Amino acid sequence: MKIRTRFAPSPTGYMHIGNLRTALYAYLIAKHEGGDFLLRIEDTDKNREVEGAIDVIYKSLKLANITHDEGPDKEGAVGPYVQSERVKAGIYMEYAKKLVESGKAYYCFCDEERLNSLKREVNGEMISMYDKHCLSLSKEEVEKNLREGKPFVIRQNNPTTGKTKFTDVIYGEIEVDNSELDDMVLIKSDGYPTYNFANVIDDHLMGITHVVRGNEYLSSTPKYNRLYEAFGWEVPIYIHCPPITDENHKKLSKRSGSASFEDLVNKGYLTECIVNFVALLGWSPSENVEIFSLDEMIKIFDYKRISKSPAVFDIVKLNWMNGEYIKKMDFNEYLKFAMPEIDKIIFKNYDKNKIANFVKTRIENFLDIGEKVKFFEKIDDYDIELYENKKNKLTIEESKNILNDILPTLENIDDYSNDNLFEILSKYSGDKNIKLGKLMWPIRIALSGLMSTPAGATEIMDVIGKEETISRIKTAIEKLK
RNA sequence: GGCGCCAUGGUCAAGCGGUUAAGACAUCACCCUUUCACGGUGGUAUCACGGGUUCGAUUCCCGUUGGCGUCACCA
Repeated sequence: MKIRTRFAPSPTGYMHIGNLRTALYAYLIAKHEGGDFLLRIEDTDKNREVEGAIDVIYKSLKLANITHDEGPDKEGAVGPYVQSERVKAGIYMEYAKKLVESGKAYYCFCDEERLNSLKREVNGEMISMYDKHCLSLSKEEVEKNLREGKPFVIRQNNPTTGKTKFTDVIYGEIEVDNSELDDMVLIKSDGYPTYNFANVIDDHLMGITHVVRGNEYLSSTPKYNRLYEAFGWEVPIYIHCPPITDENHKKLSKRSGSASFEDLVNKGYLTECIVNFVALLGWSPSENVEIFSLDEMIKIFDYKRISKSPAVFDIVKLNWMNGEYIKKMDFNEYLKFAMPEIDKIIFKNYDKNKIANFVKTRIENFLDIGEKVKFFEKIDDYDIELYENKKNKLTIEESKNILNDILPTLENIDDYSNDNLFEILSKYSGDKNIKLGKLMWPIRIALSGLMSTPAGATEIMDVIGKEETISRIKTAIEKLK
């Protein structure tokens, strides 16, 4: 049988990193077996509707390179793919009524006040379980209420004794007591289905074979199972994914700053890298590799290797991985990302490609470039202590002398290419019997005002040219007086 | 609180009854080197605890502890 998976987000306006991973896994599971991956929009909560939210979903999936075979914008055989449209088609109500007929569901007319009276507080949390009050209503009473236009919901009628069990690929067999099963609302008073109901109906109608979702649904899955059984439908293969948490082992939230895909993109992370990284949060391949493309992932993804325990979202490792992606990048591709950052900082007529090349192996994020290269444009004030360097056994006084001695030589050079400068300075260091490192140190400090730079002294001179070099050396000599 | 799930270094993790308990990030040291970075080499650091089962448990079972989830006309 052909595998069909789905990603079913509700349009909330942003793509949570956990959702991205769920989408990715669902996509990988389908594609690994040459199956279909569909997109379904779960917009059954009118109060939470966010304008433009669906576009965010399209945009995010596109950025992540996760492409669906069917969806609102790619009609297939089992549409529509937006739940609000399916509500209009009367799909959910039709099935809910079937359940009422078979006694697996019932009308409920309880008002808010009555429902509130059922709530109780435990550890600061309000919890409640419906007491089946309306189940005892006679058929006549129900019809009378309906005729009078009394607001109603339709609830699932769950047994109170016995047990319900289901199997999850990741978590194994799970069995719960039926007394734990709340008579959850299937159809809300506004006529919309709840997630709990729409999900089951649509997954079945759309031929979904593998249900991939977060493990927060683990506890409600028995109720879904009873729905499948009530309809006589085949239960799908469940794949519940472990949570992704922040460093405090709490659910990744907006406060953590990196909870959404677009946040991460805006913070300078490569989309391909984010996808790669997120795949590894709760899954590992059988081969000991960590960096792979989407296509490679499709080949090696085995959902049975998804883990059970939560994974901490470690931004430090993401940083590392982003650096790896940058290093591996084709130079021209790299320039597309790097140049805008350099353009923000460097206005002088320097060879920016060279500057970009210097930092390629020294950054983990494009947003770090500016800070690293700004000295090319202008030297910040610095402490002359920098001229003292223990490793090279160099004192401030010696630095001053070196600078003074080297200045005439520098003034006599016309070819300011790195190779030429390096050759001349190497020879100079030999002639004067000064170690190369010791000679280069003060020059580099004079040219940059920094303890560490993304380039060596001669490389810097190459970029800023003779005039600027001489000027900076002279300024440094003044500073050292 | 009921129910459910989870438990290997600081983090991601491999492991699936017998291993010197992989690998990666981070960290430390050294090497390379015109500084830094890159690259290379090596080091520190993990099976939560207590009972079983077994010739033998990180691995299987039970309990304890801890963490997380869930208990909505949200998904």
